[in-house]
Amino acid sequence: MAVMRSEKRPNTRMQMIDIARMAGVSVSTVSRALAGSDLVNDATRKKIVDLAKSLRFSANVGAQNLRRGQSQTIAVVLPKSNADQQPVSDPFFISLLGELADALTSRGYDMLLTRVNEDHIDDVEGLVVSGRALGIVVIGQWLHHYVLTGLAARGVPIAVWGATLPGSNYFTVGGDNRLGGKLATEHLIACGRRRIMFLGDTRLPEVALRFEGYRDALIGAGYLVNPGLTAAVPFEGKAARRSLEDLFDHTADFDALFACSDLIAMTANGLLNARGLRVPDDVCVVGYDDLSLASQVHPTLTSVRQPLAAAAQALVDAVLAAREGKAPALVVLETTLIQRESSQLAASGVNKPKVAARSAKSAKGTKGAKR
Amino acid sequence: MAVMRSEKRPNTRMQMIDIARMAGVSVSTVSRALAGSDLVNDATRKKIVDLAKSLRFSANVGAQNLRRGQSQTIAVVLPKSNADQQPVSDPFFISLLGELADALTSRGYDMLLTRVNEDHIDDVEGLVVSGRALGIVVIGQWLHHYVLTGLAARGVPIAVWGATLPGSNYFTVGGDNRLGGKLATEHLIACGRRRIMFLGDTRLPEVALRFEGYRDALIGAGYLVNPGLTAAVPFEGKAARRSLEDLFDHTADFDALFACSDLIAMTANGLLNARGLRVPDDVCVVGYDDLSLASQVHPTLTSVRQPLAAAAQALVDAVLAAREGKAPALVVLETTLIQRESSQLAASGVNKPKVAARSAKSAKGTKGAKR
DNA sequence: CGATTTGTTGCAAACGTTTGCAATCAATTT
DNA sequence: AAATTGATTGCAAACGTTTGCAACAAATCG
Repeated sequence: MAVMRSEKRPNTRMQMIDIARMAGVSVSTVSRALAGSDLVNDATRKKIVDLAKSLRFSANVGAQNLRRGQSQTIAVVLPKSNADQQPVSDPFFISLLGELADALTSRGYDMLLTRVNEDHIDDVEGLVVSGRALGIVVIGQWLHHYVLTGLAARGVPIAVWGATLPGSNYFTVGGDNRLGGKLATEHLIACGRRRIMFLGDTRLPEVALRFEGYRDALIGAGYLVNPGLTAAVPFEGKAARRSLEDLFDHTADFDALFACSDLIAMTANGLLNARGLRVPDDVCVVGYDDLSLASQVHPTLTSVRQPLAAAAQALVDAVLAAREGKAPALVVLETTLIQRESSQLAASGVNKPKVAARSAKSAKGTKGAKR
Repeated sequence: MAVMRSEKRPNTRMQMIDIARMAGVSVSTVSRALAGSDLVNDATRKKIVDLAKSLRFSANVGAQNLRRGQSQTIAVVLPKSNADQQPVSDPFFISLLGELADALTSRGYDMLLTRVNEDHIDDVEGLVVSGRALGIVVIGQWLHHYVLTGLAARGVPIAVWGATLPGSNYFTVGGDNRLGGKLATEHLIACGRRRIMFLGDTRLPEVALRFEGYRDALIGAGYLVNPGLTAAVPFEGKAARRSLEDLFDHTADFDALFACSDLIAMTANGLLNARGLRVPDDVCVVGYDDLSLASQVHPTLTSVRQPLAAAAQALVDAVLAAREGKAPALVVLETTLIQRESSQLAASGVNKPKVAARSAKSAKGTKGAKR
């Protein structure tokens, strides 16, 4: 009679050896059966798989990773500015997070979410070195370009959402910020506006590019770029509001606003309203990101859309490519202007399309998209 | 001369044995040194730690977990309704997510984010069984009470954000929904409103409780509860907007709205505005959740605040307690009304505090909060 | 009918840590 | 001086998988 050693210890967790005993086979066979290997007899496999399912067995991932020498996890890093210890402020990033979760899950990867102080971004290298994650997606490039460059140089597979700067040594996915700025501004010009204010902090690479587009459009239309019509409004809520209040107290000489986020646009909207200025009659407003909220506020907000689902897919593609040692690429996503009530065309005869769109460079990132 | 076998294979990853060789000690000593054990000589430890740091070494977590028989990861599950395949819609949940990431990180846990279809919630058990996570935080109880009950019964450590229903067999953290509904409604009554409309889908446990509070307040003030003044507006953006449009087309007989989310409130706001109804003069509006956006729109939105940071801390506490096999508890968080422009007091002599607050039952969850 | 092939299984060695135990050596005690 | 103590260190056995290799039986071939 074989010794029943199932009660060895209060070993609560079930493992392959238990399944193996119950099925009367060896662990090897169980392992192979659960992996779907065709090295094992169909009947045996079915028996084992059924058994495992009915017992809700799931193999220990740590051991698997250890043996296989790789994990199926991708870390998503959300830098936290230590100036304002705010929780994630921008709904845009949050939505991107959701899309990333979906994209990763549907491809069989686990998603490890990490918040990291912006002056400790280096720490994320540990996530890869320790085998916890096979690569890293960084949301929000902000001011950390040099840190990211360092990480990439040391061979950490990273993919970054942000401005697609040529010459960067890491994978980048982003909208066409310059085009976005241009589309928005051209639209405002087409609305008959001439004193178009730019709201955004141009120290951020993405915003800087949008500003270039803004300038391009103005110059293209034969207008001057008035430095007095630029305000470095921060992205974050409270600070943004203060900044805008201050701005509107001192300046009133504008007939349109181009805000670098919908959040800023909506706040501006509210403040203008409170000051008796009507949108879009007195001031046209265009935002950026096309949050789902943009179509629900009043007046509904004209905005530059960045395709989130495609962005998530592209980021996953990119980090996987990075891990395979491929040369870093820039993925520029389709960037379109969505016109709504907050900006009104002056005349009807203007030959602008209702939705101005132009896809840019590469788009292989959307290949595997499920929806 | 010892054989240098460092070039055994293109074994890219550094491990303890490499550090050990360089320091001239055994792996055991390296392991102990990096763990900060005082079994190792101070000088030796310092040498090893410095070496590891300069080489950016980080021990393989899979192996650690395997050996230790436990992981330092907590899974956060975001159920995805398969009706509307929408990405995470509600900014409230998203913000909670951010807070959770912070709370977990600061306590040394990794956060595994998983989106799961609402009819496959059972799958999350695999996360624990496979040793990937030591426990699960579920965001959004919705209609899944029975599934969660099953999980808990099978010994899966879970903590849920949602309605705190007595008799549940799993840990729950939530606001005091009944009180929230009551505070909001009492405030609207104090504003001199009598035809107060309730917007929310009472099939959801949380909303049902808020409705009870709404009813309590009305009855307490000697008013009747008019079934015609209740509308099952869904939480999700698009559907919410359609539902509200439909509602306002058929009903106009109200002078106040109590919406079960700020999102609904803000959308309603916009629609009312478009129909020429002024907020708060014609219609007072109160929302729920106190999104950061609530203080930035125009008019700023009166809302019932649920303390997010405390919620996150409490959820982490709860899932850890669950893992230790403690008896499930309900944590009810402080729930307060934040008055803003969208609702105006009728008279000034009313003896209502500017911020009506009342903390409820337990609050041990906030003990470890850092901010 | 012996030899070879094919299909199915088990054995045992990794994977990179942690940790109980034993070993070593210097310092202290008797 | 022998014996005891205490502080450091190394050895080797886990932890739960996967997988190359060998073993075996049944089926096919010459």
